[in-house]
Amino acid sequence: MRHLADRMGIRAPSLYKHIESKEELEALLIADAFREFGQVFHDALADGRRSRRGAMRALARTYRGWALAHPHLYRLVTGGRLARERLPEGLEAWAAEPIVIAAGGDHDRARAAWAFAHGMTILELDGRFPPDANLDGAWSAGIAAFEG
Amino acid sequence: MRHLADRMGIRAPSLYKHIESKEELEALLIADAFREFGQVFHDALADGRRSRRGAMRALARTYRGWALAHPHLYRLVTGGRLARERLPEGLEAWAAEPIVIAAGGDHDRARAAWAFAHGMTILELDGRFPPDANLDGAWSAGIAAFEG
DNA sequence: GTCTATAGTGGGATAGAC
DNA sequence: GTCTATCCCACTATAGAC
Repeated sequence: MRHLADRMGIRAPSLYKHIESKEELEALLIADAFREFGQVFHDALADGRRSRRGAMRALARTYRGWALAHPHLYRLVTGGRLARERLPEGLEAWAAEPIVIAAGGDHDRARAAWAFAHGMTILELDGRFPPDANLDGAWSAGIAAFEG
Repeated sequence: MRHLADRMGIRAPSLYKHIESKEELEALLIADAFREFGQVFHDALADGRRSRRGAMRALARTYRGWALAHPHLYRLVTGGRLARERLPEGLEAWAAEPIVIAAGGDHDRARAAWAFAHGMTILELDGRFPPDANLDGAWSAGIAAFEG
């Protein structure tokens, strides 16, 4: 909260005239992130269907790109417990919809594909792969597995 | 450190007569975890090769089971930066070896399969799947994708 | 190898003046 | 809507007596 206030050019206690708690602030940031990510994710699905490379590949590229462009926000959105009671109803499901569509409506396959993408992403952000690992290759291997 | 000392029936500062820092203690716990997990993971590979259900399925079952049985240790081992310089050389690679073997020596496929397993596991531990999600089904879908 | 006492840091949050 | 002053908490770690 102090770092945020510094960035805004005010003192930390002043933040509490605008938001009720750190948790509420985080929920607002998460909702914004779902809206922004959901939009690019839906756009990627539309693009992927038009090209010959497939929807899964387009979604994976967009997922990874968004996460690497907003690493702290990605961790905030995907790490730890999600305060769903503070989010607009249906927002999370809407943001996730493209992967369900790409999985042909199979929720099990969609969840497996999401787990793969999240695993790749968080392991990359945490620097858990060896320095010589070919991450593009690993992404391609996983995409191929879920396209089949 | 205080909780640990409580459990041991001593005061927190006394811990520092045995270990140099929290980071060293964590590295010792992580090394132990790699040894224990690596053993059951290698055993699972051997079992999986003898049965008709395939090595990937046996490894996935063991991976998930170990993580759910030791959730805090799993988070310690897989979350955040790994202090590799404090670990015995080769230990991490030895623990991971079964998945590389099951992937036919293809490191890209092995990393993709690990990312899937880690993603499923950490999302389950964090309660990120909907309450009505069929996690066994999602695991099966992912295993099928990586067996193919 | 244990203890008490304490240093030092950093975090979220409130009270009350302006 | 901002400020200063402050509270309270949790945490890692050290100093020094026994």
